[in-house]
Amino acid sequence: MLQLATLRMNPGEVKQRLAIKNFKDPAMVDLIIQLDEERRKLSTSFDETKAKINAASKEIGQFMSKGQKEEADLRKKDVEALKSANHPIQEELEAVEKQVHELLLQLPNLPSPLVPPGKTPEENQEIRSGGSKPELHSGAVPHWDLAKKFDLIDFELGNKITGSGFPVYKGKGARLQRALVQYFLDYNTKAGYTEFMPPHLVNEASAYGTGQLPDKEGQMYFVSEDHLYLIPTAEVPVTNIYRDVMLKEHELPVKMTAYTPCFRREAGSYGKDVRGLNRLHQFDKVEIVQLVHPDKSYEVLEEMVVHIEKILQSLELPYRILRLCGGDMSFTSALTYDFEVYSAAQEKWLEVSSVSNFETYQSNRMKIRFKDEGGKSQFVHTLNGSALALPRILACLLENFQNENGIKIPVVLHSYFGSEMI
RNA sequence: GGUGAGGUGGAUGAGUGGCUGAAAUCAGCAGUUUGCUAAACUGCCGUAGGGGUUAAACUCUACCGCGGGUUCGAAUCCCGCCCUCACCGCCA
Repeated sequence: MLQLATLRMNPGEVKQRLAIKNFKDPAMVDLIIQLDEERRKLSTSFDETKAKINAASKEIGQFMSKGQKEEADLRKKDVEALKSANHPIQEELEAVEKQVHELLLQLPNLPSPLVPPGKTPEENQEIRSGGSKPELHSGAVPHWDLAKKFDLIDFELGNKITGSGFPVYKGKGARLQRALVQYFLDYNTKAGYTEFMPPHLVNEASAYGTGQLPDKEGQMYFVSEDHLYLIPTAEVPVTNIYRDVMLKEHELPVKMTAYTPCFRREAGSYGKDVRGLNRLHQFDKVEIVQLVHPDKSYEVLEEMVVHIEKILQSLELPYRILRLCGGDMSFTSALTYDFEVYSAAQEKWLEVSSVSNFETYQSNRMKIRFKDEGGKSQFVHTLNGSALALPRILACLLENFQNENGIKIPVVLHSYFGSEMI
């Protein structure tokens, strides 16, 4: 959620930046500012009357203790009058406050100045790329065929047990998943991230905190009996660890990593994009999250990009890094880099990570603050990224490293996987 | 799921209708003392929103799990919800 002060100080700039995100209703900014002004007027008026009521109540207490009942009764009449005068003001104040809050929730985060304009994924900027596309042998096939041939993943079985989008990993397929999770967690903890195993279901407050609600309500699985959401990413439980926490400046940065399954309804997607491992309802992901000093967040974002890039290099996969344009970014992000890996048999790029700086958008909602040197409380900046999402990595590993003899496993995974070939 | 107890500031914990935004202790911060460390002493030490100020000072309001209610007045009484702990039941 944007801070009101930001809107108040620079309404013009806010509108300009919202336009880059293709926000359709810039007048909302003026409306919020206007309502806030009204809110403050009402608040002042309400507080003044309330102060009078409080003073009178105190006097009544004094009169009563002295046994001056008539005096007390007179003051009671005053209080009654003040209260009935204040009542409509209170109602109006509450209504305006609620309205401001609700409107504020509807504003997306402001894009950083680095964000390129644009509406579609085609307008994302390629920052750099690495690795090289492999030359596949003549019998090369997509990963879903490889999964069947080597008995690694059973999509039909998942269909039977649960439904489409819930594959069953089996034998070496399951082992490779576990190897990747371990490798990623080790890689992240070596870089100073503390490992967590958070709950896989979260309450409403947590889902609001990171911004999944109200924006992506329909994307999450919901357990209505207990009013809990299945997490769409570890970002939700992990960032909420620090909800309502006042940090000390020296405790920053907070670096956390977690492996969790992720659950997404992916309502409304079908077709070839969802074939095999390309898009699932349940998948595994290792996430990294940082809470940092506002002055450091863009530096840290670059660090996280390099961190993820190096994992991809270590896996010997061809990748490219994209800076997302305004139209392709998420609601809550100020700047996002997507990582895509080349899936050689499908001949297409697959997104395997997304790293974002949310600035104070999430911390404002979650009240994650720190005390600066002057003793003032400030919101931290939150950042997170996938390091990494498993299914598409697995798809690329299978496709890119297939040869006449089987599937080669990257060196860094040998000790985790227990062998060099499938 | 049942029964009982309880949720107060960073922590412990007092507080059953007005003088309590909240005792006391500990931790923390600043200072005095001290050869150093330790100890002792003094002061400060919640959050948010208004007003005010160049900035402060100052001042008002709200907050003692959350939401309602009673009352001139609620941390304190009443109702609902949530959570924690203990015991029982069930169970990986």
